[in-house]
Order: sequence, then structure tokens, then C-alpha cells
Amino acid sequence: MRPTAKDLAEAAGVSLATVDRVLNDRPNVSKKAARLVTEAIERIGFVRNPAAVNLARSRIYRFRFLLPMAGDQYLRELLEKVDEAREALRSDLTDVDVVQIPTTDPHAVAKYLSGLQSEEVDGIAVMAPESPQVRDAMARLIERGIKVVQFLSGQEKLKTADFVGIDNFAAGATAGKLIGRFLSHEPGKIMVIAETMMAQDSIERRLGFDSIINERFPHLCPLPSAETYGDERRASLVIQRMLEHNPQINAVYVLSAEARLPISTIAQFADLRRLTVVVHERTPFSEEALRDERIDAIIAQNPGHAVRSAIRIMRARLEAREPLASQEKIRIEILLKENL
Amino acid sequence: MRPTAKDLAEAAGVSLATVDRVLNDRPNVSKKAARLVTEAIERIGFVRNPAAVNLARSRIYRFRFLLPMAGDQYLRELLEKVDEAREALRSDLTDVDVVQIPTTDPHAVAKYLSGLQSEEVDGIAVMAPESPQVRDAMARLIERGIKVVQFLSGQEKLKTADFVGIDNFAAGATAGKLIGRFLSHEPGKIMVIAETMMAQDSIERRLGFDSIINERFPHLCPLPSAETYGDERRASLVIQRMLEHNPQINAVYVLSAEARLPISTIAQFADLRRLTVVVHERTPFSEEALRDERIDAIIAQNPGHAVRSAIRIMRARLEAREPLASQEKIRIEILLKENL
DNA sequence: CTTGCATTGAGGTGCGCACCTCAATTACAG
DNA sequence: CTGTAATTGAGGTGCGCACCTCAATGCAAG
Repeated sequence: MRPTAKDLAEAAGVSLATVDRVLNDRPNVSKKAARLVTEAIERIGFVRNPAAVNLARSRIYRFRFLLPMAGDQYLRELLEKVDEAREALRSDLTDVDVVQIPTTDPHAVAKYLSGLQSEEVDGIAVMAPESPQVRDAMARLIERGIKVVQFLSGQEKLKTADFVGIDNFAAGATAGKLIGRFLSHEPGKIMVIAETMMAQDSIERRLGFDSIINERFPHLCPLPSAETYGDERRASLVIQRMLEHNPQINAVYVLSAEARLPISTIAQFADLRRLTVVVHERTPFSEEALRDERIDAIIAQNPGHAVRSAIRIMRARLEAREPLASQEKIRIEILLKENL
Repeated sequence: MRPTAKDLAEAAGVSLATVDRVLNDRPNVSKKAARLVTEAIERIGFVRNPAAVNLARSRIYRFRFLLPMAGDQYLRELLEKVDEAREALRSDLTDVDVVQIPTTDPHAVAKYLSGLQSEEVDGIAVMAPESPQVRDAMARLIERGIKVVQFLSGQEKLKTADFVGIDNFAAGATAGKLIGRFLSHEPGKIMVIAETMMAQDSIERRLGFDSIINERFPHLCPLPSAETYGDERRASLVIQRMLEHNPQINAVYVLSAEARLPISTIAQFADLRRLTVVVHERTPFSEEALRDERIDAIIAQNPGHAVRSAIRIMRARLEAREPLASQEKIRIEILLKENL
């Protein structure tokens, strides 16, 4: 049998009460007693039974995901995964919920975060664009004991918060490498499309992309980023003009999470199958496009993994444990038609 | 507060004892009582508190990984991940251990499995090559109530066991697609190397590989599989001869998990950087080779994920739950230098 | 030595459930 | 109607720990 707290008390030569004081960081413990107990813990290999701990504490973890209001398929996917996690954790003393607010307005985000009470929630995963106000609000949340995870978004990294997501520079570089190698030695121009280049992650991806193209594939010329602002008419205009002015385009890189608008717009003016196309994020649309070879590769970060990871991290932090780094690292996945 | 069993009893209009009988499938429950309780469960949204359940049952799950005796870096990686999982689960009522036996001897594997008692272990993840004896032994284990996972190995799938690992046909196809697209339109021959072609997974990978090369890249010619049998001298002989007879070779595909021997052997006779090379499994060796561009891509299945997945599945089965399919699917990862 | 404070031990309660016993009630066959 | 079996309820115990109270002990300053 595993040693219990009682065994531990015996081994340390102290009472159960003192063991309890040490284990739970209660006051009024002499250095000597603390040492006796910690030594005994090592010696007999004592590990708290988490089931008993949770039961006794009758504690419920309340985690929240703060996600953008709008969004196309990728966001929907994400919401679904959060829901899945909620269901899976219902039985596990963990409540998960979602709040959607217009994250393009940093003021609104900051205000929401500032209003959060630790009675209301134990941890929050925030997916919002970079802004000093939001960063400040997060820092203050952390001071108040609410765990914060910077979630899949291009924030400047806080040292006191955890980050869940991919290295966007590397992701851009990966896209560049794929396009470069797929095109082989043919020279040409690459169309780069983003929803907006205001977001930190778009910028990083672009930098990574350019760096490898310049270094390894100088015969390829990446064009300036075209921005759609998520607007159909604007996308149509910008893309059509770019295609007309650059007949040498033989590749397309879509920086943003939502590939549907750019890709379906391009399809109106050019033959996708003659282009090498790389996009971000697996969605029903991008998956289908990959299957019928309108696009050649998807760079993805597994949203289900990201959601679970964020929850595990917040939980570990609350229990003052260190998260398992290797498990919590989100991989930059490359999806081809063959390994979907 | 979440409803407790007591609330449930009240809501169902029966006693706690009857609720207990229904929840734990004990005998002597009338259909009517069972119905009352299950209806009440739905109605009030009752969910058992797993902490309390585990505490009351004071049950410890004992899982075992049965792995091959020998092996190079990949196996070592795997052992490490199992160890990591063991540590992480120590506090979680779960004991994990490893047994290594010479899995090339199906007789020994079958014998070991047959000798297993359900008093000793609750579930076992078996990584061993296909053989009817082993399959039978596993089937008998399942009948005795021990959960079995076919782990990362080329077994014929049992319907009654779970499988953790990748689709090897698709993995081979992915390798083929990468090589085909990386080589672009240049014709040439592809060297295919395996430790042995006796293993089910090697065969499936080869089939997947050939199918896509034939279909999509007919200008490429995959050579017959060269087998190293893990032997240095044999590898040297076979590979040197193949390279001499086929100067048109411009790509290499290493089917097996251990790429070190084939790759370092090739390096003695040819310039790896002029070849397009795809191998399986991330190991310290393959990682370094990818970094310094001796190889071009790694097809990997995350061993840490696989280990954790196997454990989660065995656990879910023991608790008569359905594992979360989306989480337990092992992805075919493509690693380039950029997304390592 | 006394006062005041920090430290320690003993003991109890409750978390939500599994598992057990024993009596009481009900259903059913003969 | 009787006997028997099936069903139900009441109640208790323990899992390992957190959290609380109260009394007892130690220690140091004045």
C-alpha cells in the first residue's frame, strides 16, 4: 500500500497535525519540524492522494476561455473543442466556460479582464491581439491570483503567464520551406495574403516566411502582403489586381487562420491547381481543399490539443505543480492530402 | 453545488442503497427502480464524483508496457516517455511499468502474455510483431478481463483490443508524396531501406509509398527494399552494391524506426546532401541529421503522446468509458528543419 | 519567576462514494 | 393462504485528506 499521511507522521516522528501544517503551508511550524517531515517524505516516498485531497477540499476548478466574437470556421472549430473539453471534464471537478467579446477592441478586453473576480474563476485563457492595455490587465489578474494563459494569439509573452501556441516565426518558415521545395527551381512570385497585418502573429509568420525564401530560394519573390480585412469585396479587388499585375505568380501563402475567403476568391480569377498553395489551420474548408488538391499543404496547430493544454497548465499552476513541458508544447503540424 | 448520490436518491424517490445498486450494477434491482434512477440522473444531471469514487474504491490501476528487448535510439526514447508518464501518474492512482522481452520470438511473447494474471496487472500495451500465437494470447488476456492495447506495432488489428499508432499505409504514402514533390520533375531512382520486410508495418509503409509514386510520380522508380537486419556489415554491403548499380538514385526512404544505421552507412558511399532523404521517427540522430540537412524530412509519431494515449485508453476501458477518439488518434507528423 | 507567544499534539468532522449487513417489505408460485 | 425468493431501505464503516478547536508544552524576554 502507498504510505498515507499517518505513515508519514509516524516516519517523521511528529503528529498528524504537524504533517498537515507542513503539507499545506500553514503557519506555526518550526524549521526543525518542517525538515523532519520533508525528509520523511523523501525517505518513504510519500505522495498525496489527489482523490482524497480533492474530495476533502471539495474544490472545483473554474476555467474560462476568452475568445474573439467573430470568426469563420477556425473559431467555430475552437469553440467545439472547448465544448468537448468541458464535457470530458464535467466529471473531473472542472468547470470550463467560454466568453466571446470583440477582441479587436483592446479596451473592451482590458475592461473585461479587470472586472474578473477570483471568486468567479480560477484561470483564464485569453485569445486576443497584442495591446499594452490587455497586457497590463493580464498582469494585474495574475497578481490577484488568477492564472492566465496567453492562448494561440500574438501577444508579447508575459514572463508571469504561460503561453499556449506555436512559434509563428517557425510556422512561417515552415510554409516558406514547403513552397520553396515544392516549386523546386522554377522562378516565380509568391502571393502572400493575410486578414490583417496588424496582428503580431501575422507579422512573425511573414518574417519567418521571408527569411527562408530569401536565404534558400532567392529565385522566388514574395510579394507584399495583401490584406482582406475579412471583407469579400476588398479581397476580390486586391487579389484580382495582384494577379493581373503579376502573371509570374506560381505560389500562394495564406497567413491567417481563415483561408476560406482568400482561397475561394483566388479560385475566381486563377486555376488553383496550377499554383502551389499553403494555408494555415485545419478547417472543414481547408481540409476539403487539400483533399481535392486545390491547396498543397496546411500548417496547423491542433486546437483540441491547445485547449486541453491550456486547461492542464492552469490546473497545474493552481496546484503549484510544474506543467509537463514536453506534453504542453504545441507542434507545428504539416498536413498533406496523405496524412490528413 | 453538484448533486450528490443523496440528492439523486431523493429525486428518484428511492433509497441511497438502491441508487448504489443501480450505479454499480449490483444485483437485485427491479426494472422499475432502475428506470426511476436513470431518469433522475438525466433530470438532475447527476455525475459521479470521481475523486470520491477512487477514494472509496481505493483502487490503483496497474498498467504495463511490453516492449522489445533490443533497439537503438527510438526504443530508448520510448522507454524515457514511459518513465515520464510513470512519474506524472504516480500521484494519480496509477502504476506504470515496463517489461522488455525479445519480441522477435513470438513464442516468448505469447508465453509471457499467457502467464499474466489479472491480480498482477489491469492492462498491458504490447509492442510486438505480428504472429498468430501472440494474437491468440492477447485474445485470451482480454477474455480474462485484462485490457490490451496493440501498441505502435504492425499487428493485425484485433477487434476486441484498442490500437495506438499510425496508419502505416498513409505514412508510407506521405513519405512518397514528400519525395515526389521535393524532387519535382527530375526522373530518378529511389532507394528504399528497411531493417526487415518481415514486419507488418514495413510492408504497409512500402505499399503506401509505392502506390503514390506509381500514381503521381511515374518518372521515379522505387528500387526493391534493401534489408539491413540491423547488422552493420550487411548494411554496408547491400547499400554499397545498390548505390554502385544505380547511379541514378536521387532519393532515399528509410522505412524502419531506426534510421541511424542506414543513413550513416550511406554517408560512407554517397553525398547525402545531394539526395532527398526521408526517414521515420524522431530520434537524437534523425533530429541532428535534419538540422544539418543530411536528411530532408522525418515522418514521426509522437511517442510521448502514444504512451499517454495507451494509458488513457486502458483506463477508460477499465472504467467502462469510451475513450475520446479525437484525442487518441496518433497523427502522422511531418518534421522539417523548420518545424522541429 | 512570570508573562506572552510560538509550537505541537490530540481529537473531531466532513467531503462523496463503495461496500457491507440486517431487517422489512413485496411479489409470486404452488 | 403459505412459503420462498426477490426487492428495498436503514444504517454503519472506511477510503485519505483538509480544516478546525482546544489544551499542552516549549521558549525567550523582562
